[in-house]
Amino acid sequence: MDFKSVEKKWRDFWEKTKLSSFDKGNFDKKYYVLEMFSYPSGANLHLGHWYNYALSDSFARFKKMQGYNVFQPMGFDAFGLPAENYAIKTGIHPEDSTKQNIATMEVQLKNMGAMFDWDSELYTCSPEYYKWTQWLFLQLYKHGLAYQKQSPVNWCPSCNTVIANEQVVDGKCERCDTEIVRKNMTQWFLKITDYAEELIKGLDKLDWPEKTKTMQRNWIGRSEGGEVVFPIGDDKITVFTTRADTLMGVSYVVLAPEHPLVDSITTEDRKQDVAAYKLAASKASDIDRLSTVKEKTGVFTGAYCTHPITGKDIPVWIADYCLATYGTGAVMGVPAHDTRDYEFAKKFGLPITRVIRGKDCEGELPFTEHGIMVNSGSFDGLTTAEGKKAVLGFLSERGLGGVKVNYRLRDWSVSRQRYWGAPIPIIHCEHCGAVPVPEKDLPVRLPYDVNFTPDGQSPLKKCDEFMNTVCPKCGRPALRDPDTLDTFVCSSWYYLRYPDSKNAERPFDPAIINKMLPVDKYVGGAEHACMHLLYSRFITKALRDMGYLNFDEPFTSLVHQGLILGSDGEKMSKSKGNAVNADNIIDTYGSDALRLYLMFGFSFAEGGPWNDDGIKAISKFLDRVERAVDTAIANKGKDSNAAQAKELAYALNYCIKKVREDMETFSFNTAVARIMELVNVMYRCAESGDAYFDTCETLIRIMAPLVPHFAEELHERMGFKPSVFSYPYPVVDESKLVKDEVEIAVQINSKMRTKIIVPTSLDGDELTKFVLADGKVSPLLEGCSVKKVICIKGRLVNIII
RNA sequence: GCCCAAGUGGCGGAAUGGCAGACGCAAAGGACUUAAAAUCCUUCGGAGGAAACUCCGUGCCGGUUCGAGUCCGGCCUUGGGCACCA
Repeated sequence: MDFKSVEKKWRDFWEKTKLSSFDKGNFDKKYYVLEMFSYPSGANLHLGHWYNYALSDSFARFKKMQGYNVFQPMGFDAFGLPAENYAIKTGIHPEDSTKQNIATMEVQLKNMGAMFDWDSELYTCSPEYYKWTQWLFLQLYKHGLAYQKQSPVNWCPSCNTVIANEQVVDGKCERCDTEIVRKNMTQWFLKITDYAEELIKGLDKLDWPEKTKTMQRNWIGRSEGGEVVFPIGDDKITVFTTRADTLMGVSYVVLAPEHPLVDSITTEDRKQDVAAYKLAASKASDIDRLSTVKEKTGVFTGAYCTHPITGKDIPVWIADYCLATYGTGAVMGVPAHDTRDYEFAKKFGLPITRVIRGKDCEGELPFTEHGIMVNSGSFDGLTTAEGKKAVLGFLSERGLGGVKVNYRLRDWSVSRQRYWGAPIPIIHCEHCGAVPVPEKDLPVRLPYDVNFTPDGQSPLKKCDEFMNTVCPKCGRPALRDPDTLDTFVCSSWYYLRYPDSKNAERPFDPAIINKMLPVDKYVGGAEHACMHLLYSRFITKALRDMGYLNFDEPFTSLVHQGLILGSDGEKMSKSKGNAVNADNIIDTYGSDALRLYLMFGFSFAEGGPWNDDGIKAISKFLDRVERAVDTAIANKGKDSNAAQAKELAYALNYCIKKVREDMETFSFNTAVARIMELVNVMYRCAESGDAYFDTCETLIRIMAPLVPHFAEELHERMGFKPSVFSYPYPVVDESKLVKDEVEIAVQINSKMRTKIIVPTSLDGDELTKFVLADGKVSPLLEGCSVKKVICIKGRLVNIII
């Protein structure tokens, strides 16, 4: 088949007949299939795009043939760091390079032959889109979900700029090799933590991979415990603990080096050591700081706080194993019952007091299991569970603590000191403070002529034209916020924009999206498990609470695609020279062959190494199907061979049943295997006249979503009116799958001995009798007494002797 | 380091706790052909055996079970994430 002209022919046909457009007047059987939109990076689509988009498209076409009104939009996540870095390097403006990249990718995506609804396309970098990203930020602000606070950033003292984590290599700046320090800056945060509880609870009802849900649960990190207050002068140190029952064993308190109290409590003679330690800590990453193998470090502040129960003096230390971002940024040190505290106390010679013992024996220190309280005065004898309640109850009565649930989840930092993003729609006025830009003034446009070479300031800060404005409240001169929004903000709501993407009046029409959403099937990489996917859930819930939506979750069902590696098993990259060019493949084998190979050669969620022989084989398989179609045309009108017709009917219906199940779960590789099995049977039954033709007709419809151009062509060649996608997806006839006999395995003492054929109808005692009397089985049992027989219908019989 | 996965023939990969290796590639043999390609057919985890068949085998070590690739505990290796790459 001349796939080049065939593919062009059918793409034109689909475009003319509007195959991929969504019927906006009909939500009854809507099906919203969404693939994570892509970043317009390089020039060409790579195999990863094909793997995600083409295979999801096959799923979408499968849904369409099942009678769904399918909505499958496409767009670009167009703001971000790479375009800006590219601009710093080459001088090409991010807007220009991004637009160029988008134009290239659009052409290629259109040539993919996917059912994308191009009328709904969006780019996050267009003012028509980011206007509403800014609107979203303002709504969050108005509802108390956006606030400013000081927060550390990676700072390169040589480039004089903020550096992304990705650009920090071994604690040094990727560009100039200077050691990175952390520096506090005032930044905007979104209060995702307000939704921590609901974000955990909501996971239960989602059809998402279990591992993704587990990752989100752990990321949010709910832990039940309590707060304990250690007074210090007129101030107080509050710690969070999950082991209040060990409170009587506290021998020191540790503050994070960044804790706000550190400077005020440090005694004169300790100031130098503390300052040096703080500097060192500012250079270590959280990952290093939390390492459990690294030797513990810390310094004494010279200060003492008061134990809330005993009133004794407790030394206050700072140590980098305590993070400012977790809990209260302070921990109580109980060396006898916590591994890290134990190491710390050993190293610095702090007292280690046992206050918990095991139920049956004392237990070696550090004893981190639950047990019975000892050395704890009136609490002695209580179990860990009872002790936690009692201690926190005691503290609560005295205003020194109480029960508390803590989350590991932190608020979402959204300020970026960069150019290529959506400007934060806030005006800073000397008199009125941070004032939101009035909605009528949106979008706050990103200026084109900006110097974005790094020199210590946000690029926008150097653009007077942008910065200088008037305060919307008091009318006096004021400055705009010089930062842009994290691109994750742009991508946290794009799925809401698609169904009504040209709406100039509002971000979305609730009447439409309440019917279109949630997304029925969302497909994208697992690397987004804890960020994009969590942010989107948060934004959906926040908008719901503001009254803009009536659903709780954006993505009902989620599937991750794996990664396609180079044929050497390594990640594809230009520098490794193992990248496979999708264009060359399509040119040689056609886009349908590429799709089918990507389906067949990998487990969708796993991905794997590319193999040139694999696509050759698939290409040959398509030729084999084409020959079967020609055989079918030759067979038409001839009498059927009854035996072959029966075999074909069984094979066909088995195939329909399995392919339907497999397509539903994105098990494309096994779906294709079942189709190959059917084709193999057809080759054995090539002389069966009309039965062969009918089987082949159905085969082509089964295959249509997987190889759309190829199937349209053969479907037409067989004499059917296009489009094949206007036909319903084949339905299984269960009656053709009923068999009288089945082969089962016979085990003796759980070892495979033989296989026998038994009537399908037999079960339980009847089956046991049948098997024991079988001519092949009975000789194996001679002289043995049967103790027990385990029957698994249709599978095996295990005889225990 | 922490969280989450994965590890099955020469290779890609299949297997609701129930016949390990479906389907395919590669390889070998055969048919067709002057020949090659294409196509069609057969074999194809390892060891032993003429064969029937037997034994071993799903990263490693243990456990649960009549039965474990699958469940549990402990390791090893690889991959993803760790909050400013998206």
